[in-house]
Amino acid sequence: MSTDLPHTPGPPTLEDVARVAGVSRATVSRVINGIRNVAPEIQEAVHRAIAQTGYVPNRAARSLVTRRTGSVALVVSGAGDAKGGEPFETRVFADPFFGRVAGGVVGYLRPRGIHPVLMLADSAQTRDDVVSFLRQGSADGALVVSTHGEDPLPKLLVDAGLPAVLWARPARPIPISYVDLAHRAGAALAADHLVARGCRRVATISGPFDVPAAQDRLSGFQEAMARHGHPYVPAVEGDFMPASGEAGMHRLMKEHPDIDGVFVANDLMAQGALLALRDLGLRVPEDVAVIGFDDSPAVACRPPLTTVRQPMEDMAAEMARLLLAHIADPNFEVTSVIVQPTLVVRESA
Amino acid sequence: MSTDLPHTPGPPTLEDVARVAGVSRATVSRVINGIRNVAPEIQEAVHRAIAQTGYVPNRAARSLVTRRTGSVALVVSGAGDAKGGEPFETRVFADPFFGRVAGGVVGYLRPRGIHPVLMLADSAQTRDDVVSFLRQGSADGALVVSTHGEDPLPKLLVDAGLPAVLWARPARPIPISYVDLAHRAGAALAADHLVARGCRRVATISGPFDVPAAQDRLSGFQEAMARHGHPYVPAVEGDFMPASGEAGMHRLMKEHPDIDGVFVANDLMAQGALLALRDLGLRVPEDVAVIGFDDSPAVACRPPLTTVRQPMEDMAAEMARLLLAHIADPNFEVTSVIVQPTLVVRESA
DNA sequence: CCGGCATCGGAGAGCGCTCTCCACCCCGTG
DNA sequence: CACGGGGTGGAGAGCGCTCTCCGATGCCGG
Repeated sequence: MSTDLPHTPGPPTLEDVARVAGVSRATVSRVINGIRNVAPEIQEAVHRAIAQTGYVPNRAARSLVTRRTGSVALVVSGAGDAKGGEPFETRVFADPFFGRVAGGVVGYLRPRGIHPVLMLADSAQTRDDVVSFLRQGSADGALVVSTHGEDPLPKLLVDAGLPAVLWARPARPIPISYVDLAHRAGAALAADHLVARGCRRVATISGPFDVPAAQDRLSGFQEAMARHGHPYVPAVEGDFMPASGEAGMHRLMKEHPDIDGVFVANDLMAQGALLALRDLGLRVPEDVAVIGFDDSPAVACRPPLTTVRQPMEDMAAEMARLLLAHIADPNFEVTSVIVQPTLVVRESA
Repeated sequence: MSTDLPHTPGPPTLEDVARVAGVSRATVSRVINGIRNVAPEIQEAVHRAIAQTGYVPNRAARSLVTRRTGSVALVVSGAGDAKGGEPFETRVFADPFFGRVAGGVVGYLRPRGIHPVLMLADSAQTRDDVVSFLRQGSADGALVVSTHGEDPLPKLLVDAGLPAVLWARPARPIPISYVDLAHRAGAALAADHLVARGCRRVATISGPFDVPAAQDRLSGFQEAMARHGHPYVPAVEGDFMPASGEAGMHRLMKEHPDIDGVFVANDLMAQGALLALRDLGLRVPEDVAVIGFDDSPAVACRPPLTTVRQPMEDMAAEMARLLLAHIADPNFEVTSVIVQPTLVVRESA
């Protein structure tokens, strides 16, 4: 029960541990970082000293010399001035999409001891903040989820030479790694299924036209239907929120009362569409079959939704994997990973 | 168009800026931090030099001396080994509750230039990680959201003398600041409303009994009903997820077919309950009135849900405010803030 | 028995910043 | 005209860590 605690005030430092262990700072550093060989008995002594002093390495000091922080920025980038009302942060986090991406990222990063820093970029100012944040070495790289295609942030990051990986292909090609879904293939899956179950008059509720993924789902669906001999597919535009799905469905049924199948560009809108159909006294799938997109676990529908599954968690983990690769090796080649969707058949179609 | 860029390699440092501006490091530092008076023309020169060199202060170096990082940990703490299936990160982020808290935290912190680091603590190991993370100065404090009452993390934080603020009162009293809702008052609001609209046979679907908030909502409801002359209120336990609300409602109606009003401990379960009622061919609110809890914007119900509003965003912002106060002043007194809920009347009751 | 080569611990120089002194200058005052 | 004091800039000492040298030691072959 000796009292050889550090004589210095404040938290114990390497120096303190070294003194207690009777070795030099360098040696303690070596055993902590497992670099080079250190005699077993000395390692032992050092570990005892660490336990005794309750030492924890200071991250600022370490990253000052290693130029690594062990954290990455997880940034959600979009336009704050969009359709008014809710502030950006509220809209972002209310979207189950973000939650799934965050979950996937955390799932991959956590076992590796690295933590994501949450950032929102919805204006020129905040985009610059993100770039500064990385430049000042607060994070080693960025995972960027853009809510619309023309986001300027990716280019800023590339120009600054900062490691970054995107969710989804950027609207205009820039040399940056990204992970995306084969949206057209997913939409085709839906078209095939609708046709196979005998639908003769199908329509679609698409996402916002300025979102590339929405475009791809729409055109992919139209093309697939064309291949099945349906060159014209009624379409209305939604905004990925339930209310727009409900409104869109109402409009579709009003303009084309004979519709017997609908492909909705995401599950949230599909949920709204189901509500609308119910209001209209139409049975699903008997009268109208409905297929959603994403396979959001949070979306509970009646009847259970048939949907195109987007493995967001896996995709997010893949983003994290790519980012770490870029950080570890600055010359790591720009890579794009395209993930294949699958159709999950439940009851709505 | 001079080329007096820094002669040194790598990103520009204070030294470089000082050289370009023709002043000392100390002066540049003073200008940047706005500390003490600096002659206007020198300030001007420094700003020009900063712009010219593209200087960004190095955060590691700064926090090495200031012992401040400008970031806080946002930790979600719970039990990973709970009802199997989904990993913890998936469950956490799928819950709209988390999103709203995160939104509120970010909304408050962002204008202040500080960013939250996302952490999950679902085991002894990961709890220690959180403590280490703070001890090694990676963040200045922690905002802790526990998913169950007996979470050991708050005590670990207190024992380590780390600044932290909790979401919700801890199960056993410990000297730590927290922000909570007046759950009992909220439940009473629901009881009063149900009674006022003429319900004579009311029941409740509660949250998990090991969550203090769920207990409070349940007992608060029971007590309020007792005051209205209904000493016995049928209750079933749910887990805050839609499926359990659906199952609970079915059980309730089976055991007490005459029920005409239900208080459901959160909106997600209320959504499930509505589904169940619809399956049973019961009209809401004519046959059975339903009141939820939380007022989650993400929950779209048919009919629109009457619910007890919990201003989560404001509460989260308040947590952040308290944490910053604790960080700024280590002697800041432990404080608990209790927020009053309100009843939002829509159509379901 | 000695030289050469691994092996392994220590010394010390920074990493980029803040902040305490200290020196200096320019007032006003006696 | 000397002196004190407020205001301003510079010098320099760290903050706690990593990592490159270097030197000491032990072991091998010649």
